[in-house]
Amino acid sequence: MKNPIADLNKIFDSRIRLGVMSVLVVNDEIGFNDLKQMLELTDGNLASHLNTLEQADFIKVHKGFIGRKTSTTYSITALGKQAFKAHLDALEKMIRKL
Amino acid sequence: MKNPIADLNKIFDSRIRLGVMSVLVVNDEIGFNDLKQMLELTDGNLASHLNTLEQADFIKVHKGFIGRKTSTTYSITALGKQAFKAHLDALEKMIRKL
DNA sequence: TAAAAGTGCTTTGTTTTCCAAAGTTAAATA
DNA sequence: TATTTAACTTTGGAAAACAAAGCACTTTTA
Repeated sequence: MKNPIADLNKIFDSRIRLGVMSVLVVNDEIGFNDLKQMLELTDGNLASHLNTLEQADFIKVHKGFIGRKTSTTYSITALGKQAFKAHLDALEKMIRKL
Repeated sequence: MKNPIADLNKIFDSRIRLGVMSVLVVNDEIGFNDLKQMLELTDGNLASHLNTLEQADFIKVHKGFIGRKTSTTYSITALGKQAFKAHLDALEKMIRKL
């Protein structure tokens, strides 16, 4: 029998990063505070996970304004989409036996 | 929007424990060494993850013999099945939006 | 206009988790 | 009797996660 976990992406072992990606797959853009509230995280914790995803080129940051307020939003990259899909495929393969 | 990761089970954040469970769902019993080879782990590492799963009452240990050789096998418990299924349901719900 | 509050971080320090390597015990085989 | 195998336990170090505090900047409020 083949190693069932070999194809899982280590970046997505984290529930938080998994959550961020799952949100970004269906939302073109999402703001820092929306994510923070949705995932119930402290700023520091969220920022560090976002940083990990950005380092991997899985998400992109956009700094802009809403009216006159600063606003940072995040979106998924093509690479991110691909990696996330591959991870889900690996997960599914692992449990499709059910 | 609701927190998409709140229903994930922390025990299954670990790819290894996830792998063990996915194997045990389809195999009534599996031996320590089979698991070790399948998941490509050191004994200590595997033993500690198995211990975590046993503490949670998600798996059961059977110590016996094959012929005159000692043999330890593991099986999933009812609680384990239930918890694993709940985790998969949470995962699916999180990504069904796709 | 001074104080308060919000945004989005970075830094700091602690706790938790992970993991390999070595040590252990008991039985089996050479 | 020496070595090997099975299944751990212990040890120790590295990595990851996380909360809390600090910070720079802007905007709103009193």
